Amino acid sequence: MAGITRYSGQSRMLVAVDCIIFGFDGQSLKLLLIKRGFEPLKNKWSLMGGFVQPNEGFEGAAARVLHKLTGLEGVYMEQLFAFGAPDRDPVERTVAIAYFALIDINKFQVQLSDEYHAEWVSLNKAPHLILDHMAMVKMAQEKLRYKAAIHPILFELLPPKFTIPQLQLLYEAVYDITFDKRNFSRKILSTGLLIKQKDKDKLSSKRGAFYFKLDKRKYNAKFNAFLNFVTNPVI
Amino acid sequence: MAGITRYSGQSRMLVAVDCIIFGFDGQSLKLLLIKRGFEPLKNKWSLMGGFVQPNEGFEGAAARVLHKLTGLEGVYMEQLFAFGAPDRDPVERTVAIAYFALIDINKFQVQLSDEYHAEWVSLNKAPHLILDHMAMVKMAQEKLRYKAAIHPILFELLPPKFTIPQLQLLYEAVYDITFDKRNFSRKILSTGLLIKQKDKDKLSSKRGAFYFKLDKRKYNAKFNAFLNFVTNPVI
DNA sequence: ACAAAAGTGTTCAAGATACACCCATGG
DNA sequence: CCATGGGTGTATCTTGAACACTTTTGT
Repeated sequence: MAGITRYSGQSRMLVAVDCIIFGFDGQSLKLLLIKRGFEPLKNKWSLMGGFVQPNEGFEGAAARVLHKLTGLEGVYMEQLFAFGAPDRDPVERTVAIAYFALIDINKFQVQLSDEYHAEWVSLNKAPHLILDHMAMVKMAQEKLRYKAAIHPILFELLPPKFTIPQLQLLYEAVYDITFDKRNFSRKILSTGLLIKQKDKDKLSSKRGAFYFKLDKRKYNAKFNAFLNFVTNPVI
Repeated sequence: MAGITRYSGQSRMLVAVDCIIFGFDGQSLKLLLIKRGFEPLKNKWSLMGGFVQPNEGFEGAAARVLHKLTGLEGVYMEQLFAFGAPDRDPVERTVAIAYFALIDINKFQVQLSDEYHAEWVSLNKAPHLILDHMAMVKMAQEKLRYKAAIHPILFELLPPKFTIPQLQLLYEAVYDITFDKRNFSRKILSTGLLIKQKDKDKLSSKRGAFYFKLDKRKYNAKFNAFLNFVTNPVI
């Protein structure tokens, strides 16, 4: 029984993680891209990625890669999809586990572009990307829309304190439609997820808009509220 | 530039697909399991799986594996998650791309258990499974519930002709609750996805229940209706 | 005083839930 | 003729959509 150290006759492959990193600048959704640092396709636009090391899992690898680029930890991150077409990498068979991340765009800016020539680009105006990275981005965008319609994940793209108009701009950017502000505000507040602050953001209007913070407790509790929502499901 | 044939200094891993195969026997949700055919852990309960071959992608590998076990093609199948913990396989580093499949349990029965000692087991009473296969099953069950609340995927578990009471039993099995049959029927029919047949199923009642078929055209069109449903999303 | 964005309330329509009776048939 | 499961309708409530005016304040 014991003593087997290899499965024989099977071929082994490289395994990489690639990160689709979203940010929101107040106007439109952004994507964090880098210029690839090695051949082939060196200096071409690419997602940030890296090979999975022998001692790490996928989440660990993705977090490491994200940290290396942004300096951030504890970022919202989610496995998107595993890409494995035999010819997706021209060099050798490489499978990619794609993760998408939502970050507060203000949280780093600083160390940007140093080592990797990273840049935020508008999701609409993304340049040509290497390999199947564009397909990853498309899928990530779809999943973001899908998921944000059900779960309160878009808060991950905002700073700790934000206003309702800011939040509305974010939702409008994600779905590329406009919302009625009265209905939007009522709906958002009815979730009970927001705590009104005493101070205002005076940058985007004379009157100023009240800041809100996320109620972390309720956020964690209600994140899957959707599932309790199953009284009479069906379509 | 050209001529690179390997990425140097990286370690390569085995890549496998594992299939979580669901069926419905009219009473409860079932899982199709096999007894593993090779060492180590030979003859232990396991999901059906196989290594990804050099010339195939993940979908191809999963379809091949499923076909080998069931003889079926064109089955509903969806990538669930990539599992990559460094120690998930005691023999050597192996990453697993898990797929879940929904099949009409009647469609094969026949060749069952020949080569693989396959068996349908109730989801509740599943035996201990090797490696992290139980975690895969749990996740698949969650995703099934999640997705079936939004998309009409459960039809994939039924034969081409089915009755409303059968469908209701299926939903009740998936969510482990009971529905009011009047509301259930109205809701289901209001989707416009079902076409009433002239004949009845007389097996489970004296009066008989009308058969329905899925309107494939509308099924494909409305599968993502959820996304059109985004007029005013938010949570 | 006025421009510009924030904030708020009401009406109406649609969808969801709760609930009870009659129907068809095989035995 | 009766037991069993199939099939349908109505009243009520909740939720979402449409829609317009007042408030604040910097200039």
